[in-house]
Amino acid sequence: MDAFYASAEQASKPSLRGKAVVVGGLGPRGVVATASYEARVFGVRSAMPMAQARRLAPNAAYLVPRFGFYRAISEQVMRLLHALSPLVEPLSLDEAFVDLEAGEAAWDATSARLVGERLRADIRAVTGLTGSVGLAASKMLAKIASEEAKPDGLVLIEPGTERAMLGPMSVRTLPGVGPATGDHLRRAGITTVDDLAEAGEDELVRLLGKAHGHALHAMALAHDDRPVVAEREAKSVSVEDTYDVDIHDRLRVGLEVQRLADRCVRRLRAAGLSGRTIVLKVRRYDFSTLTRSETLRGPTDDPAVVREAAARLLDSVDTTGGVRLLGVGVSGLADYTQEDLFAQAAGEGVAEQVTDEGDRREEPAEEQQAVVERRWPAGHDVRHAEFGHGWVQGSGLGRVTVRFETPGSEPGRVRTFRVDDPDLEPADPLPLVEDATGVSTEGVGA
DNA sequence: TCTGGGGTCCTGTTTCGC
DNA sequence: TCTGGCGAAACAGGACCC
Repeated sequence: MDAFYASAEQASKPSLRGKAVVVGGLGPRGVVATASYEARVFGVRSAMPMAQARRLAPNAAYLVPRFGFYRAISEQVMRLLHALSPLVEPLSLDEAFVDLEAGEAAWDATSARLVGERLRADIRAVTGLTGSVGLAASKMLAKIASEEAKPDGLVLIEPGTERAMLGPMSVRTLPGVGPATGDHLRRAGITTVDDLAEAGEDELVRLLGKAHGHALHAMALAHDDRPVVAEREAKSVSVEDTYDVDIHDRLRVGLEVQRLADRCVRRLRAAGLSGRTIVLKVRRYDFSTLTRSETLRGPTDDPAVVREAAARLLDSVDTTGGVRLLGVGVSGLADYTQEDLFAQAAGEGVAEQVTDEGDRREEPAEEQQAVVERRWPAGHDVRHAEFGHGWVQGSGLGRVTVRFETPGSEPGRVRTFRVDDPDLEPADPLPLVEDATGVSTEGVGA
């Protein structure tokens, strides 16, 4: 999907179409998750600090991500993919590999192109959004092709043309080559894929280590026979929070770790999992990050056990100077929930039931603004008794500004209300397409 | 106003058990 | 009983991806 979160917001909010839209964390330490193509013109990019984005594009619309909304769209798209083949490997909400041969949906370049174009049309019909398709003989090449295809395009790499196409490209084009590896290679005089191929496997292994060197050499030669794997099992579950201001109070640090442990366990349980290894993550005031882990005798999903392990791990960490991020994770997952008898015996009468209530805490008075932002987050849908459906354009100073429009409407008017206006309430997103169920998918992949 | 959150994989070192 | 060696886990850190 092209600029997925931003495109979804534009489809949902007519007044934002054709405008610069930036989706990401709006706090003082937020970063950009997705920028619309209009915002990219100003130089706004994913992973950029929000403050920098605001300097580059002060007039863009800034919205917090609505993952539930994006997930619903993602599921529609994934359903279309499953109609093509049982072998679908999702990489994220907005990207997946599909093995068209395994689905007998395509067998040569011509049929593949046909399937790809039909898929793009179906995605547009069902979701109202544009998607791009990369077609090639391997996962690596399909990924590169899809990057080339964006936005709203299709690129097919003809068998036999791979090497010629890849050769002049930057090493950074290859999946797995990020800033660090890119620099490393550049210092060795390797900047293009051709340079990589020329360097030879031994040299790359010497430079980058066994696994990475070997993999990169294979990729440079366009060799990639990794299969498309459907439904890979999760290997870890984790939660983390970056705080708007560093936490110095050791007691508060401890409390936050407990909350994170509870949240992590809630997610673990929701997935029907338990795990053996508890991981604590601490990012200090200077951005130095460290992890501490402890492996239990057996898997657990007991909140008291995870809390206690996390607390023990925290004991071994020096937090003087303050922490900006805390995280708690569980790995070494068991796909079945095995009773942890030892822990149950130890925690008898101590373990409190963790509820799905969420972990609301009392808000100190000085965090009034934060409360408002949480109750009326920028971009979230609302309904007003008189004016109907709209979305929060901004809030503060006891006021919330709402634009009244729906995916199918003309750009709407703006009105401002008191944050406690009884006529105003949070609402669910409206579907982007009138009748999302009525679109025919039959024939796709036949 | 410098740098999110949720993951995966790999590597080097230490620890542990046989 | 002491010691050595070895391999597997465990642990910590880092790169990368969306």
